[in-house]
Amino acid sequence: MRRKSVTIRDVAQMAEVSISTVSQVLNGNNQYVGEAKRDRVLAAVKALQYHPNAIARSMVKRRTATVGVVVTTVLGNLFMPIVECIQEVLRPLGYNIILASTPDLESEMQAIETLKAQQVDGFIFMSFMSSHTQYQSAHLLPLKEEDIPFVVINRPLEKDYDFNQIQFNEWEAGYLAARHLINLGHTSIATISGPRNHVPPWKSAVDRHQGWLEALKEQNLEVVPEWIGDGRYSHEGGYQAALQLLGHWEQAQKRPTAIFVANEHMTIGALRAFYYHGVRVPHDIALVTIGNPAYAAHMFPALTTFAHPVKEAGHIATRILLDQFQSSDTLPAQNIKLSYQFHIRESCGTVPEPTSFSVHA
Amino acid sequence: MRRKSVTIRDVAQMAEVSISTVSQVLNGNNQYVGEAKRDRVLAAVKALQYHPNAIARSMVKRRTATVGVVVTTVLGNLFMPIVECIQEVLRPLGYNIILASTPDLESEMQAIETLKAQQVDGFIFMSFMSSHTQYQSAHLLPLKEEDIPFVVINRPLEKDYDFNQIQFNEWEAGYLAARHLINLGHTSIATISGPRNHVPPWKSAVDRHQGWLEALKEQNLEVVPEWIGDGRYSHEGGYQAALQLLGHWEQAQKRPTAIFVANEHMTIGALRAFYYHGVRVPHDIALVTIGNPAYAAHMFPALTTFAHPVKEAGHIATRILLDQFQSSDTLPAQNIKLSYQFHIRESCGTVPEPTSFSVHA
DNA sequence: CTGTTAGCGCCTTCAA
DNA sequence: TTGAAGGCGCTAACAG
Repeated sequence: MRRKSVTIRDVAQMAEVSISTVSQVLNGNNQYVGEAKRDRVLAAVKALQYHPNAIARSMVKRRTATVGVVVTTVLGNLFMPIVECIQEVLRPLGYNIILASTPDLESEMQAIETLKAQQVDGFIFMSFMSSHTQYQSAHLLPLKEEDIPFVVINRPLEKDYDFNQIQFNEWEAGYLAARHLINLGHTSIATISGPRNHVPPWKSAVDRHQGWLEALKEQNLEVVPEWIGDGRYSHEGGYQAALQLLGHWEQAQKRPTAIFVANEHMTIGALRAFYYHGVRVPHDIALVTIGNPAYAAHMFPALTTFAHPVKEAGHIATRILLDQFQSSDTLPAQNIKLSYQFHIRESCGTVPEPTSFSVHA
Repeated sequence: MRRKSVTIRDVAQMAEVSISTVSQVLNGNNQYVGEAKRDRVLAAVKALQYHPNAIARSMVKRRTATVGVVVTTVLGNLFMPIVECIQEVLRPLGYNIILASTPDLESEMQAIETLKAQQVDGFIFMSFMSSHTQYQSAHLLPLKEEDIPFVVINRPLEKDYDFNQIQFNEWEAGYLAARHLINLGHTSIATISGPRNHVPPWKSAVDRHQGWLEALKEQNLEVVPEWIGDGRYSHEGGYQAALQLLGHWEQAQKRPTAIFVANEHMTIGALRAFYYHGVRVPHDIALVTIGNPAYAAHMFPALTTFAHPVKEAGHIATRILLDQFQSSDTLPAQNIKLSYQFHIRESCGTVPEPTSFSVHA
């Protein structure tokens, strides 16, 4: 007896009214229904434990109250927090999220087809930012043509595309990170960047690095090639890059007193390298990074970092989508760039660390 | 012209066949369709860019090829990796996932209703393991009665309930963690547990701790009350617990040479406390923990840890669901307990750390 | 082999 | 104010 399925007909029968009356009551069109009948309907609904079939309703209303969320991966601490924020907005409104994680372009296209077939009311895309991706957004064009609302978060697109997009101000984060270090009095500042040298290079890595560079140049600070590493945004890459830096450090007369590490993974790697070489952060080298994982405030030292504005990103994206749902005609595409949020903690030397390095053991 | 919607009728018309023929072709029932007509249909499908409306299909087939995944939170590094594994299995089969993150029982019940209305074919539940939750699983009973397949991961349930459930062997992990330390020669072993003292206590915290305790007792090792902290599974809790341990350490004549920390967050906190008190891991104290975040292998020291068998959990859960979908009659509920996977790294002292503590700066 | 027909469960005119 | 009827897009008998 799988899915006994109480239908609107059962309710109508029990309440001894017509099915359209039941429908009226359930959809709040009470105006045209008499008290008595409405009560009978409601009673029948309770008694039968009736729950309208959303699929059938979608069928006739031509909207499903679901949005497709397509992400490159569910791992990492960026996308899912945003999804959480999206849910926060959507759930109270009765919307559901169909999640698709699509590592490559092909599966993304595939997912779009599936979700379109599922008649999702709109899409939110979130992906990593290889600058190459800008050439890979053509498959979103059909959505635009079919007038299916969608928002793209964190993907570099040609302005011409005229999609709704939300980006993070990578350049600014790099610039401000360096500025903070400079304001603290540092004049020799190293960096471990993301995959700038990857083919294709990652746009966020390039932008963050340009920001850092700009800040240094602005102050006429020396840019030492050996102090620039490429950590490929990974733990291991950050570790290796820091090791190289330490190598140069050992044999050179000059050494940096501060470093900008372009994401949290590389920071872990760099801290590991520093730790095992007796280089203390921030005492020997001050550190600022980007990305705000849960452990950032609890590391040793606690990480001074620029955090993705996840709440804003999620809320704004959802808002844009909902506005489109409401409005009958096509709204102009929005192009939003959000600033990172700065959290000053211990790693840059601004906030004192909890205790001294004395050994009690 | 939102949703122009090419329908099966349009295809039929263009191909000059009946709609049922189109349907046949699209559903692979080629047996009854002539070559010529089939080709005409296929051509029309291409030309019109026809994509069947999955909603309409669901309506008549009474299955949606979607499963509802209900999680306590999308944050943390346990649930989403499992969701990834679930997707891996489901996507190739054309199934979609509707994700609902429901922090409390009320919203979970709400989500179940919504997803039932959406006619999901089945559910996968994943939640944190307050032992209290066992009294809160009554709301799953209706699913059972309605014969909607579902699997519960990581939630303690009364055996009587007879649900499909997948659990992690918490006790074993605690036990084996302690055993590993003991086998390494340690005889004085501390622990920072999860919220055992919380009301209600967390089952996983209790179980892990019991495992640890059992291993010590088995070997007649002393269980020192001051060496047992409650870190509430949080970064800060782990930090505080470690601080207390260090306090006792300073004034006592005895001190532990090893510690079992019951999850990764508390480990970060504990490492922070140790770091700022000059206590080196594993040199001064060996550490084993549970949970395998991406950074575990890149910490300083790299974490020796018991990892959740996420792949198994995801695959098995999905398998169970799919089997139910296939079978017409109700399958017996499965009760599966999975072992953690042990990763030996540096924090327990087994694997040598990369370099000495020499200071070059 | 192919076309006609009757729904799936619900909403929504349109009469009554 | 209420009920009857006609789809939404598709599938699945059932006739031809």
